[in-house]
Parts: sequence; C-alpha cells; structure tokens
Amino acid sequence: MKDVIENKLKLRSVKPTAMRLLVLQCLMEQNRALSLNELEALFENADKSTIFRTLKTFQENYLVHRINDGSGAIKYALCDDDCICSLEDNHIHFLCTKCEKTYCLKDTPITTPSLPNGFRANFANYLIEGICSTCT
Amino acid sequence: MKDVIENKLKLRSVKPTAMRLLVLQCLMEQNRALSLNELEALFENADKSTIFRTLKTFQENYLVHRINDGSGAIKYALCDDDCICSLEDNHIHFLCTKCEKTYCLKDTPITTPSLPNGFRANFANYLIEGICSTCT
DNA sequence: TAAACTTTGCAATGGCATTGCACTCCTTAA
DNA sequence: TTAAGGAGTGCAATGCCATTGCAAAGTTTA
Ligand SMILES: [Mn+2]
Ligand SMILES: [Mn+2]
Ligand SMILES: [Zn+2]
Ligand SMILES: [Zn+2]
Repeated sequence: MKDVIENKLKLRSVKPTAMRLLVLQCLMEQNRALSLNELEALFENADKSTIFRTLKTFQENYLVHRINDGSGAIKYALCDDDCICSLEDNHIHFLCTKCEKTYCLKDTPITTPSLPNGFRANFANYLIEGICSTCT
Repeated sequence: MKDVIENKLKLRSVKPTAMRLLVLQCLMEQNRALSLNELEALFENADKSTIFRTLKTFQENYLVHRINDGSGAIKYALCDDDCICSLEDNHIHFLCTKCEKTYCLKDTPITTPSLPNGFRANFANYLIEGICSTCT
C-alpha cells in the first residue's frame, strides 16, 4: 500500500511528508471526492490549513482535481496517473443527495457539445445530482 | 416593455413590487446570468438582502434558475415562460474567463449520459468555461 | 380605519477559502 | 559536525458570500 502511495508522489515530484501520505491514502481508500472538512474529520488531529495546502500542492502537480458540486464546499478527488487536468481528462461528477457523497464517473462517456459560433471551451464541470447506487 | 415584465410576474402569481419589476427587467435586458453583487451594483441604492429575497421568490416561482458557475457567487438567470426547472429544462451554462460573464446556452443540445447501474439523475449542472464570442 | 399580512432595510451570523506569521523540521554546504 | 536556508506546519486572522432575525414601512382586507 505505502509503496503505491509514495510512488504516486514520486511520479509527480512531490516530497512525501507525513501529511501528504495520509491525505493521499485517504483519497485512494475512499474512492470518491472529499471536502476539506471531511478530510479534517478523518484525521481529527491535523490542522485544516495544512490539509488545505497539501491539497493545493496536489492540485498544482496533477495529483488531485477540485470539484464544485454545489454543496458549498469544494471537493477533491484523485487524478489518474496520466491525468494532466485538461479538457480531455474531464468527466461527470455525481452528487448523491441522500448520502451527500460525490463520485467521479470516469467511465461514463460525455459527448462534447458543439458550442455556438465564437465560443471556445477550456474547461468543463458536468455535475449531476441524484441518488447513487448504494442509496437506491 | 413594462407590460411584458408585469405579465411575467402575473403568469407566475408573483405580486409586482417595485424591486421585483426592476430585478426582472435587469435580468431580461442583460440576457445573461447575474450574481447578487452584480445586481446590487446595477441599482446602487437597493439593499442586498431585498434583492436576495426577491431572487428567492423568483426561484420558488420558476421565474429564475440559479447557476453555480464556480466563480464563488451564485448566478441567477431568467427562466423560459414554460420552465418548471426540471431536468428537461436544463441547459449548458458558459462562463467566459475573460469578461467573467455567464450565459445560458439554451440552444446547445446535450445528449443525456447513461449513468452507471443504480444511479438516477434529478438535476444537472453543466458548466463550460472558456472564451465567449464577443471576447474572441 | 384598524388589524393582519407582506415587503423592505439594517445589522448580525455562519460557513468556507485563503493567508500572515512564527515555529519546527529537514537538507545542504562550509 | 554544525550553522544557515528552505520547506512544511499550526494557529489565528481575514475576507467573501449566503442567509436570517427583527423592526419599520407599505399593502390589503374586514
Ligand atoms: Mn473527478
Ligand atoms: Mn440558464
Ligand atoms: Zn448515495
Ligand atoms: Zn467574454
């Protein structure tokens, strides 16, 4: 386990501090998008701003992407190893209104819409709200 | 002009107060999604909470829909006359990163994605960021 | 006309993101 | 080996935005 986590950091040239290993592990285990508060609650003793800066470092190095799911708090989810957070890496995010969990639907294909003349897309955020499979 | 605005309110059984007429007129004229702060700035003398409650009333009566464009502030845009803010009324919203304006792309069709087994959609927010036609 | 209800203004409050500053820890070069 | 420099962390603000309590002002109704 630990090897995998440390490897992910090395792959992105991020130094493996204790906090970084913990946060990364959490994100891998939970397999969903987590907010700063959720992460803070999972550790209990870590400072929120440290986690914030950890996530910031992760973003800057394409380890996580941030998701605006309309819940009021930004969620963070693991990137794939080959992710460069471009339009091509974009995928649907699903917020379950029952369990409040947000998932990356990386296997659900999106057909790129053809925008009106003159509009050019750089980034997309496709958020779907509903009931997830475990809450059905 | 005024008739059209008052009619929109009557259609939704919302009493036409001064503030409501003004806000509705603004939203019609601007033809884009506006934030609370933007609306407040357009009047200069109106109270923010009054505008907030005006917009809340509008939402509850399907006169406007709220848009989370990731800018930090919620945007509000006019609904069509027959809108009931269901999944079918959903459309793409476009945030221009240059002029910071958010538009409703009601004529850009979206193909509904087929979600994984057990997932059911109730609401969608499809946000695309880029450069708009007037900023190109 | 007075009571009842609605709308408005003003002043909090609360949540979340972000940052300044000092302290600790680690790395590095003399 | 040790001191300096840099990176990471904790704590305590700050700022922005959404939302609400409360009292005043305006409207409607009996
Ligand atoms: Mn994702
Ligand atoms: Mn819209
Ligand atoms: Zn669920
Ligand atoms: Zn623009």
